[in-house]
Amino acid sequence: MKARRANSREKILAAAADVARETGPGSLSLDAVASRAGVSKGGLLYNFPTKAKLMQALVEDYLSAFQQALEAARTNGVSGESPLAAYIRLSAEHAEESKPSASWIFSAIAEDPDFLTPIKSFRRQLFQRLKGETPNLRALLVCYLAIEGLRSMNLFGSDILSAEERRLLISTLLEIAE
Amino acid sequence: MKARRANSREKILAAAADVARETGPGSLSLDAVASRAGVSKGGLLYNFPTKAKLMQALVEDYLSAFQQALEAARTNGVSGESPLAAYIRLSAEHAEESKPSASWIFSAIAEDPDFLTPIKSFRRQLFQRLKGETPNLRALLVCYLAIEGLRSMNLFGSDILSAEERRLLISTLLEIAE
DNA sequence: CTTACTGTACCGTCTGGACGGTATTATCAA
DNA sequence: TTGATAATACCGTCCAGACGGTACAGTAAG
Repeated sequence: MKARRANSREKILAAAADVARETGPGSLSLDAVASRAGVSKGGLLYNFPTKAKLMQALVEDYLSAFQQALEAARTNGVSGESPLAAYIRLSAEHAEESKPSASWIFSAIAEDPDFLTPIKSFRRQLFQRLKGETPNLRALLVCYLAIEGLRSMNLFGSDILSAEERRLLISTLLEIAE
Repeated sequence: MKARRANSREKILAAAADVARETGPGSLSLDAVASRAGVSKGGLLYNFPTKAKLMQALVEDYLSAFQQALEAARTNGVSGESPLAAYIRLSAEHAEESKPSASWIFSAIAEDPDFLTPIKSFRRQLFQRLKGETPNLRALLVCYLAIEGLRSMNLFGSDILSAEERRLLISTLLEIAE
């Protein structure tokens, strides 16, 4: 009963992300998502009654997944590792993935710019938290912004850094973070 | 003969940027741009025969303006200042502006993701150039990425850094860049 | 009888852009 | 000088197609 529902839901969400990545943020139509997910349009609208709800689910899933991964990285990380270092390491892993996992964001803000607000507030909280946990403000600023830059380049599909350069960057950031 | 009326072109370009920033990337319609620019739709399509041409002009203007500003910053900058430092300083100034000067980018990639390619190749060239001019690769990587992060936050309208924190970040980056 | 869909048919709105005007200015012949 | 012609820079309307969303009848599983 629940398995089938959850399955469709996730298939649709994944399909939406795929369509956005492959055919561009402006081509994320309900028809395209439905056919990609192997679901009828009626079925899509049964799971997500409006396009906005679909986008919202994308945002919420993304945020909660990141949150969970961060919590895991903090506890399972190398002992003695600072929270900032854990954040760097986690974000670096995410940026390493070839698929820009979050390019649907462009579709979301094209649909309605307000979809950025939960993301922004999530980020703000995260930064404030790191600020409280990191003694060296300058190190935090440099590392946090550099990671943000990495995230941005991944999002835009930029590949101006070689894998080696990325590794050097991360190790440097980890040194700065102590 | 040409210049007098041709200020329509600039008015339209400015209007497009304004509309994109204020009403969101998904609401950048030709009608909206035309009325904002104080021009009829016919007049708009006279200056830019398709929406894609309008976007292209936005991209090209942006890139050439940045290029020019960079050249100027390099020659007019403090003597003995490294090219990387000049880049940092210039980008910091741009990021300081309250208006995210480039939020039309979202509209452009919604229209057609290929609009990113000229931007990406511009960035790649810039990075390669800085790489040739900067002895310390680690410093370049950290500074370049941090600046990219700043640009990204400005683009998304994120304001999690206070003005003071931004200043501290920039001065730290300039120190790293030597 | 409910849940979770499928499938089709349909509707209203929005949008890009084609098109046929129009007013102003430039070119040039008589 | 003048008058015709043509190019420029724009206006305003109209239309075809795409898209979000609705409605509804059917169905297979539990």
